[in-house]
Amino acid sequence: MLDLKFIRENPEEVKKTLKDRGMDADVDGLLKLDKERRNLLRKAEDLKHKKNIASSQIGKLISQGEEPKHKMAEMKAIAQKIKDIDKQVGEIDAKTTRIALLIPNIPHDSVPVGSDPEDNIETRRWGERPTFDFQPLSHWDIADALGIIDFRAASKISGRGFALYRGLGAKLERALINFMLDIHTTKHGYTEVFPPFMVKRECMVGTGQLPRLEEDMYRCEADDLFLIPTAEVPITNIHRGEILRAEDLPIYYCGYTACFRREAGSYGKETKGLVRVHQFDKIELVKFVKPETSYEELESLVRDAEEILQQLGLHYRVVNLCTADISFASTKCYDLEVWAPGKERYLEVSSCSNFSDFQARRAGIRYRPEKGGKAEYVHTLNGSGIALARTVVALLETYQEKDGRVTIPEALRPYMGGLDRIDRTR
RNA sequence: GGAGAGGUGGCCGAGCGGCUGAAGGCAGCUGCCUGCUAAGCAGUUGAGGGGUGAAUAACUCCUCCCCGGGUUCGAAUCCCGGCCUCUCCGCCA
Repeated sequence: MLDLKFIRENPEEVKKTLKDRGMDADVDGLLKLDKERRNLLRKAEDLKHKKNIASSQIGKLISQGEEPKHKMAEMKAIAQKIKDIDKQVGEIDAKTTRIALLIPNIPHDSVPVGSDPEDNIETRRWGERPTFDFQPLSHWDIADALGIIDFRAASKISGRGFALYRGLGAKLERALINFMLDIHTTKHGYTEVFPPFMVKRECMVGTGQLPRLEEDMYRCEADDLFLIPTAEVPITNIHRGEILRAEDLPIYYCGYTACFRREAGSYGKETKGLVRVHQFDKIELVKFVKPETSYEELESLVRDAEEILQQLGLHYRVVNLCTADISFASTKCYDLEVWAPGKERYLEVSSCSNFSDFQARRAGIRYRPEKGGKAEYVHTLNGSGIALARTVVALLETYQEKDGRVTIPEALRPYMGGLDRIDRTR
């Protein structure tokens, strides 16, 4: 959520943002409500001031043995009036925040203005597209032939959009998780956390998934808990409602979780294979930083995620997303897209974003600057480091061999018990 | 699931109808003092919002003692509902 004062003082910038992002929200309505609210507030405050003075006078008179009945009756009437005005203010407040929660963050100057993914800017590439002296297969054919992923069993168990890994497929998944976590914890300085996979509604509001995306979330109605769509939610909320110490910043967390997404409205897209599934594994990187450092921190976050792909020897590109494509809460966002030879296209495996103070304001995460003084909102960032399912797609398709087996990249072998190839699993 | 206890400022912790935005301690800040230890002395320090204002200066007002209602002229303090935490019992991977 943006600062209401900021919206009040910069309505044009907010409207420009909405336009650049191809979104809409009733900014003028918000400003009108805000004005109305302040008028009422002034009235209520005057009355409260009067009431406070009278109450203490009454207190004194009573202690002197008098009973100012007249005054008490008068105050009773004023108290009622105050209640009425406060109620109106409450209603306006609710309307105001309803609108404010739907206003997205202001993009950074370095974000290209654009209306669709065509306007995203590729900032760099790493590696090269692998070449084959045979027709490369898609990951589901490879996985099926090797018996390492059983989509049929998964859909019998849970319906479409799920995968069941078996044998070396399951081990590969586990190996990737450990491999990634080890790099981030030992080399990049992140603290590993293993958070709950279900969270309260207020957490989802805090990170910005709600109220906009309730449709996309799995919800356990009896307890009003949500299955997390990303570890960003529980990890960012670790410090919800806290004032952090300046010397503790920056704070880096990484964590593995499963992620759950309903993918409502995307039926018919990517129905086959691992590219779009309702449950997938992901390593997430989350940072809490001082405002003045957040854009440097974004760059290093991207590099931390990139290292995973580099060590796995997978060709990828980094894309600076345009205004239409960056997420609601972010000011700037880089996607990492890995090359999938079987599909002959790039797949998004990481989205690294700076949220500035947007999530921090919603979630109440502040810090006290060294020089003392007022607590300020921290900046939060996060990025996948990286998403597993699509990485498995790229891995299988990149390292497939003519005989159907798959070579295991060097860096991963220690995690696969020294194995250098995936052979057929029975 | 059953029975209790509790949620107060950055932290700990008193208060249990008006004198409390809140004692005391710790931490922080500012002076002073001291050439010995993360010592001593004094002062100071909560958050959000409104108004006046060029002001992130100053002044002033309102609100906030988990959240939401209620009682009362007046509530951190009493009553009701909710959320959360802890202890004991039960159940259980």
